[in-house]
Amino acid sequence: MGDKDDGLGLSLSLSLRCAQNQPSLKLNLMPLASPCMHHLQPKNTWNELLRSSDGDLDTRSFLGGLDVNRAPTTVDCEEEGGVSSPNSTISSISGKRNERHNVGDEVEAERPSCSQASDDENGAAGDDPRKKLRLSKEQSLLLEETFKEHSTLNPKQKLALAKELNLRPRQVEVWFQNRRARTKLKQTEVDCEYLKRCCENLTEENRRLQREVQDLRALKLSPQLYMHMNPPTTLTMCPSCERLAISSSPSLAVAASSIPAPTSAVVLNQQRPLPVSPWTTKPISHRPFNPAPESRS
DNA sequence: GCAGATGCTCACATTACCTCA
DNA sequence: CGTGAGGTAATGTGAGCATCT
Repeated sequence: MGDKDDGLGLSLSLSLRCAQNQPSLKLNLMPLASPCMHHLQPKNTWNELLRSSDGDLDTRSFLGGLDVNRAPTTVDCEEEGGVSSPNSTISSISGKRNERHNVGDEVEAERPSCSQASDDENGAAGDDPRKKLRLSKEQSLLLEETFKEHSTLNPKQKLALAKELNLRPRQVEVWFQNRRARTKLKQTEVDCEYLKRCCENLTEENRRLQREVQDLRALKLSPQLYMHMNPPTTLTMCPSCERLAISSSPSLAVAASSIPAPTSAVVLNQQRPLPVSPWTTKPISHRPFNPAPESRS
């Protein structure tokens, strides 16, 4: 299920793996869904988190103070438990695809008599199965608040929220799906912008370094100047953390560090440097990758 | 334990409607 | 008033996972 959302996503992040074993460039941008990181969590995490010990779903933690277990306040044309779903499960009509295909009657059955659209506009909506309903401010607000808490709903939560909002569960489900999509789209745009800046900075840094190389080559041709020049960029490694530090030339640190972070928190994990050791004349041989933790002596 | 069927939910792409400049 | 753009509700499809048989 590589392309599936884990549904948990309290942060959106984008990882750019530079190499195996190396920290990734990671953007944690918003406390929202994280559709890009499917691999991090199993998809049912919310459901599992919200499921109480007896296997029931704890919906009270959800909806921000809204007790979704209480009886619905509004008369719901979708019978309790029956919803409008033909398969008499908690799930909405989204349930069986086959049955969704018979939509003709199903939609008819589901449609508006009970949803918010059932009021005045519904007259028109009744005929056109695709008549669009506009959610009220209150409905949108509650949906947004709920979404902030978690970007996916378990069936019980969905049902409860639908009742609270006087909507069909399918509408709530659709709203959340669309909301996740919007979030992801926005996040992609932010990430894209950030990476663009990254790229520009690195390009600039690359140019600068190439100029530096050229200068050094030129200087090499006139050795008398050697003695008076500033030391070139050198790399030293901290023995304890094995990270490279730049001395003499601050330039190398520029590319990554000069990139302004996107609107929300960005963790830019710098690529772990090559194991160059200034304390030894011999280059460190690259150890084969060993997942087992190594004991340092 | 394994395989197939079924049900559910998801992401994603797309359509269709609504609103507004 | 007509129109195009943007927003978004709704639909269709394919896929992963859980459960059941």
